[in-house]
Amino acid sequence: MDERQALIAFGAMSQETRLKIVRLLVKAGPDGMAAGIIAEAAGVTASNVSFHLKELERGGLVTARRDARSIVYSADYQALSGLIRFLMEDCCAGNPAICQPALAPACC
Amino acid sequence: MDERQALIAFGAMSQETRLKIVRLLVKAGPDGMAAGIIAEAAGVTASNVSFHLKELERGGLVTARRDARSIVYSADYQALSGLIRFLMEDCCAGNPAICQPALAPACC
DNA sequence: TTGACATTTCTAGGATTGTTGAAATATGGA
DNA sequence: TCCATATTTCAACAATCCTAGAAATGTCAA
Repeated sequence: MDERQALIAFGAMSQETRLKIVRLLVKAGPDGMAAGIIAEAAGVTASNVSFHLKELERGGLVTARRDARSIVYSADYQALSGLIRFLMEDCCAGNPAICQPALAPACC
Repeated sequence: MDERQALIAFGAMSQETRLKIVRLLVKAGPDGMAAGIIAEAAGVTASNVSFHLKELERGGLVTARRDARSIVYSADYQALSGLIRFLMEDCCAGNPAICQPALAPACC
């Protein structure tokens, strides 16, 4: 993940609807969810969910595939962990001791 | 870190100048850097750096203290690792196996 | 091929964010 | 106290982002 992607990804995660979508898709797992289902679950209009999904796609956080009439979105776990890694590198840079203890208990 | 803070923090990290500032402050360590020095290092005007520092402060990512005529900013490592933890929880939720291997090599 | 469904794209608006220079505030030294 | 320094706040404007509805696109089934 380069800086440009990270900026987009952070921007993608900084919006309430988009964060909600990411969470839904993470929970949904590799099967993903159709756009319409996501819209309903997030409580937004179809065109609005489409707008945000495109933004998430631009940030590389979700991927799309067509399944019959639906378009099914899934979270890209690699991108998410890439973003975490990016953050860890910035956080720990030159100060490993400070960051590491805080992370240990969170390890899934 | 609650969701509201996380949204602000992600927004804070999604802007080029602010990301640059966070990196500078992480590298600077607990001693921090005076606002003027940050402005110079980031290549922006004084009022602009002030604007962005306030945004970072709102997201809880930096703290400020006055030192004589200067105001010295430092990265808040706890907030940064809180943000990482927030991301990990969302990323791993229900799918620990997917996230963990990607993180192992990054552990500082 | 027609019609219904699922989604996206377009357009226009309002809302938020970013930038700049000028003025205001706070500090320390002469 | 008065001045220089360091920073913030203010005001105005430009740029970007968010939202909703309408129209367009793609898919399937009858």
